[in-house]
Amino acid sequence: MSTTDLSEQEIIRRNSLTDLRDMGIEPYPQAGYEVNATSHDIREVFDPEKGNFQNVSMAGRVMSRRIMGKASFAELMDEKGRIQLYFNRDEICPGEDKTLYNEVFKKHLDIGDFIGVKGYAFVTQTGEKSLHIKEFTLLSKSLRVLPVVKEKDGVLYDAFTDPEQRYRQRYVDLVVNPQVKEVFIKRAKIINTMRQMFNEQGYLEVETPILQAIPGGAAARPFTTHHNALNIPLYLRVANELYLKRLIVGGFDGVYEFAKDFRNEGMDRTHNPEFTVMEIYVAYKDYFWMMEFTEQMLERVAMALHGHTKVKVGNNEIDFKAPYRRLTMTDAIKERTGIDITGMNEDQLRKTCKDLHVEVDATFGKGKMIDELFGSKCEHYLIQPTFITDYPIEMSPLCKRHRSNPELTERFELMVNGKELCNAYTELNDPIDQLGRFQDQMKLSEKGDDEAMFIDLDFVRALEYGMPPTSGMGIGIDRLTMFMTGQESIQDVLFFPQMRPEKKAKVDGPEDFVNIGVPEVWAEHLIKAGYTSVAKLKEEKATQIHQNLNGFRKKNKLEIPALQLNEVEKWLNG
RNA sequence: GAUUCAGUAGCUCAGUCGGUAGAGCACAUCCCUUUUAAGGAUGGGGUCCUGGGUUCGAAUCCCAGCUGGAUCACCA
Repeated sequence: MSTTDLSEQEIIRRNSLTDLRDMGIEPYPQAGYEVNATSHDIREVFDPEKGNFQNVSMAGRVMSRRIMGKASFAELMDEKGRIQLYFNRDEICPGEDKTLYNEVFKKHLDIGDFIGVKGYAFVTQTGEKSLHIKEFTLLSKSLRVLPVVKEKDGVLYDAFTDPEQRYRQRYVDLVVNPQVKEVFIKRAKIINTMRQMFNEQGYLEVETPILQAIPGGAAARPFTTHHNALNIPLYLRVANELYLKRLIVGGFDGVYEFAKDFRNEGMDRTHNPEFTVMEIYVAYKDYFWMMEFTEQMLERVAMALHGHTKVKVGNNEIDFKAPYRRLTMTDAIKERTGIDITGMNEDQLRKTCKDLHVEVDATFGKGKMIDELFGSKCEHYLIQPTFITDYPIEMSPLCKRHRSNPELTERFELMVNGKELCNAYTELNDPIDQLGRFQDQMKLSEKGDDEAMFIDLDFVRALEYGMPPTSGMGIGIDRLTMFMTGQESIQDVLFFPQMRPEKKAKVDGPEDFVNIGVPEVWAEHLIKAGYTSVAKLKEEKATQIHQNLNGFRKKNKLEIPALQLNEVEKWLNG
């Protein structure tokens, strides 16, 4: 990077770097720094009566400075928060040489720099617990200017708020917006609470392939990649269900995985192309058992996080206290529309959808129409946690047929705040039925349903060896985190949400064109003719550029010689 | 994908009717013996997202593009 690209403040900081080195101070020292207290300790544990924390060594980032003659205050931020530091010139520099205070501290230390400090805790005249500094060490210099966010009585001043910058430069967001950190600490706590519960039951945490030759387990469009050595296409998994069930076949009675899944579909407030799902499979259980397990799990997560079960999401207060309401899909539709779809055939359903202004097309089978009905008429009304049960067989190819109605499956989804949170089955373990269902999916696919599942014959083979009765459940960790922390956008529960890559529209000057061999008389005209950068010029064919430029010369009656094609070719190859 | 809003200093934002680009914080210089959004004074800092167009003149009006947000559509 040339210095011309830098702002004034960045140049000043780089100059400080040189000055510090000239003084014999290394701005990026190798040695570690002993830390024996955190800002939290001073704020909460330090007690002036007890006289503790009198020999403290701390490290962190300088977040503000107030210099008043020979005395200064600064704020140090470590992982636990901020603590005020007091510097006195004659204590930092006991002898005649006041360079360390006047030059190093006052001139060459900036907001954002990491320093280490040693001193003792005390209370200032205004009553703030602070650290009286006896010596300080520069640990790492910051060359970019952090946004300075100030806060008084809970009101933020000059907050760093632009979503694009916050997501692209999450490191800055985390430094200056402490509440952002909290969301991610809670996210970790959610996962740890679940893991702890599963481990207590003796279930095994496993890892299964992300690169799959057949992307199975969910109806979704996968990302495609290619393996060079095998010379085959591979897909990024859309689900891990089929692998976890293979492990149940193999003899594990309870397996779970916190898995990154990938779906090549739209992005919005609740969808990111890569997202985290927890899937768990337990042998000898059915979906009734799984409902109880799920509600207990969520209640426990809420308690671990908040100490109670009520959570505010947008304008709604959601109570995760078990048990949750159970409602069959048909009853849900009946409740909202007054229409009982029990026993309807495809034509009757199509007419019902039409009457209710639910859009369906010819590729839709029975199951998908029922799903549309539910999706548009019921889903967003289900605010409090509700188990929707007994889905049509057509849309649940991995789920066991309902014990009392062969058109339905033993499946539930947990709806919260109008959104799907969990999905669970009494798993299909009849290999012949499974193969048939896969074949039905093929037919749907041929009919034009581009989400229909592929046939995984190895999975069928595994079932043929025998899988015990099993219930499985999947839960979206990102959405769960959104609910549990009250965030309304998935981007706020992912450290690095997917963004379009940053690109600067590069505009070159005439000298850049001269560098690749363009005559000076032409360089400026090239830019006017629309070739605003060398890269843009090189994207085009020499013949086309040649014609365009000579056309430009003629049109503008330029008093310069016409170009030859071989000249243009030289620029492109140069 | 559609609609819509936005993009101005390191950050947060003003910018009237089209007429020399502004504030606060941050930064620099000087002064200053414990301050709390926090000392005081002075000063520097701009590709007004990019490219075209209209105009004597564009941050401002028009067109196209880029990036992001919101809403909708799609999507488990």
